[in-house]
Amino acid sequence: MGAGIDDVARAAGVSTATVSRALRGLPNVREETRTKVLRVASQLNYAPSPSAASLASGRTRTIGLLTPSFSRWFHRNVVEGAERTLRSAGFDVLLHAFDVGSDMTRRMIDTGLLRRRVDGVLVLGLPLAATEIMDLDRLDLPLVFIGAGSPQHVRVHMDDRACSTLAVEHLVALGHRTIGQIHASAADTSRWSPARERADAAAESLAAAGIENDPSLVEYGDFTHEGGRGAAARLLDARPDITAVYAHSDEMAFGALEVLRDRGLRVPEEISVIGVDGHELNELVGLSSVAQDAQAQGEAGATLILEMLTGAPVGSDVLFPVSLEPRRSTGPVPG
Amino acid sequence: MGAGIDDVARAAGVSTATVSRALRGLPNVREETRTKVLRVASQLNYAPSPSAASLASGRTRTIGLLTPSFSRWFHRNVVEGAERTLRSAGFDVLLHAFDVGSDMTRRMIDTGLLRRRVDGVLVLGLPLAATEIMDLDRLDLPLVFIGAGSPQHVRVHMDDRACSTLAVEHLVALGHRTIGQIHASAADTSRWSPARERADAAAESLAAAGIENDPSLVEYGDFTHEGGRGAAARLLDARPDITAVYAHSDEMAFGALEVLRDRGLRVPEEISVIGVDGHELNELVGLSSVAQDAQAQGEAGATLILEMLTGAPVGSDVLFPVSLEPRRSTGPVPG
DNA sequence: TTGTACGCGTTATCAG
DNA sequence: CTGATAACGCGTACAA
Repeated sequence: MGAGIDDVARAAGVSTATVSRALRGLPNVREETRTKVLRVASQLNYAPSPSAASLASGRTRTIGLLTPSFSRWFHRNVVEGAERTLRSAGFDVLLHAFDVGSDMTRRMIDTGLLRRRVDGVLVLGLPLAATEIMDLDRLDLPLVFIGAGSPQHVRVHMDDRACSTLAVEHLVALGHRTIGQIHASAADTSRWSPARERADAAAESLAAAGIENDPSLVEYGDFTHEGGRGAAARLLDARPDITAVYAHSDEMAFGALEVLRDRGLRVPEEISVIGVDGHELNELVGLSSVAQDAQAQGEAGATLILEMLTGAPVGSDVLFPVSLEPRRSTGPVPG
Repeated sequence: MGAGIDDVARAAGVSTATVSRALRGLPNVREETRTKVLRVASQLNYAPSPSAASLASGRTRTIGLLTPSFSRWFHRNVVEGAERTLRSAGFDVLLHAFDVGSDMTRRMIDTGLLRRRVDGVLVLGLPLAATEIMDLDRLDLPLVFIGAGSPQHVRVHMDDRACSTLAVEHLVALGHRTIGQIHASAADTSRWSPARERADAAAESLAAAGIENDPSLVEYGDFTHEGGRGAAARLLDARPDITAVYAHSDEMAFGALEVLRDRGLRVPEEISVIGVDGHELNELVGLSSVAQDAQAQGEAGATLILEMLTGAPVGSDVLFPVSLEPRRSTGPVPG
């Protein structure tokens, strides 16, 4: 158990340098030699030590994946897409999850944990503090944001503005003028968060329809089912006159649907609900939504990182389209 | 950028050995010395190279996490629980996902990818081939199975037998005698899979109620929503006389509910449905289920691995309880 | 309690 | 195209 590179070298009658070259597919190795080395290596069941290789080369063939959760629809789908892409490129994925509370508090990202451990970092939908972004930049590693991040970084994200525009215009077209909104986070004060862009675009669409943007119509969940429940309850308490709810994620919309049912409000006869994501269960639940492809965003982010690793120049902003999926949960304004 | 251990040693006026000891909290370091080293290290923003440490010590402080998916309810919840536990113990988590097709085909696990890269392996609900298990054993690393695995290994799993018993007895008590079942996988022939135990226990419960276990009443999904749809459709085509469906996961049950609605069958008036897991959306959808705590299983599995790493003896079989959660989707047999 | 010095298993440089 | 050998940065016996 545990043949080393010199065991292979000895058995193949070549030097360790040649074994290394042959196994990594480098040029300047006679095809005949390479074949022999390959054969011997597999006979000996040789597997290079990643630690030794990293120490010597400075590369780890590992990408760090920072995510606030696995449970939320967006994150788990992005992780799935990114992992698949990275693994098929021969890269390992190091997981760093952060327990983000509903108030968005969490411990800071410790970039020390990433130093010399990964070749690049993929950040998923984390509202980062400015200091954290600086720390990440200081790692001087390829860095890609998915679903978050400032315009100064390479990022992959859905068209947050179009998302809100589609949702609001859909509701407005159905006659709604008193529309409650469930945003992602109150504590997220970063300038470029998706939450912010969605909120701004929604406000603009409402304004374009001549509807005043009343702050009492906005409540905050944390992208979760549970958060959506709470937000919907507060919203209905404060503004029982709303005829529609626009939630920034389907999971929050599910929570809202539960609250509405508990309160005996019929959907969509008395109140309409629309979410965001394109969750698998929307069809069953009948939830209208603005859909995005999260797995594809994970794949795109991973591909970007891999390209940056080769030194290739990459575009800095990959925008994914969204599409309106009307279902049973949205209908004409009552009365 | 990138202070080394000897930079710290020099600045602190001690040897590298002392720095190493002080930083890792080993005994036999004067408290005064340790404090000084700690201060200097943080001033220099020193972070040890994991590769070098692994190479020298043989340990990686990394646990490999093998999972067939992130999207499925069980897997994503276990991952969330395990990651949290491992990270707070200072361990990294290396992700290995496997694209399992609906026919359960996938590429073999390449244990070469794990060699010298992890200190232990956590396997989540993967129906493994015998050769794969042998390969994993041969790694000679702490190995824990969650939601799968033979009795010869350390494993954490829900009480699969009780699960089926609860579900079937619930339906039988409601008068159902023609019960369709949606199992996880036809291709899973391993002797000890949860799928197998659930199937066996269901058959026994049916037999105890004097109901014949008709093979035409069993169809196969792959634990997914989509798989559940297909299975339910085939089931209804083959046996339009069923009055209830027992699906081995809530997500498959969701698929079944969709098919029933599409065919105009009312739940539970004409047909009852029960799932397994305790999915967050059961309340909204009204799905009866046998619930388990998947995050706790992830935490338990991680804790076991950590204990094994210290050499402590651990129990070999951690069983998690299940509980029946009846909701609107199950009711008395029609007629 | 602390310091010295060797070894971990590769990669990469340079000479052949 | 191939071989010898010096890093890579730390952990750890062993000595002091």
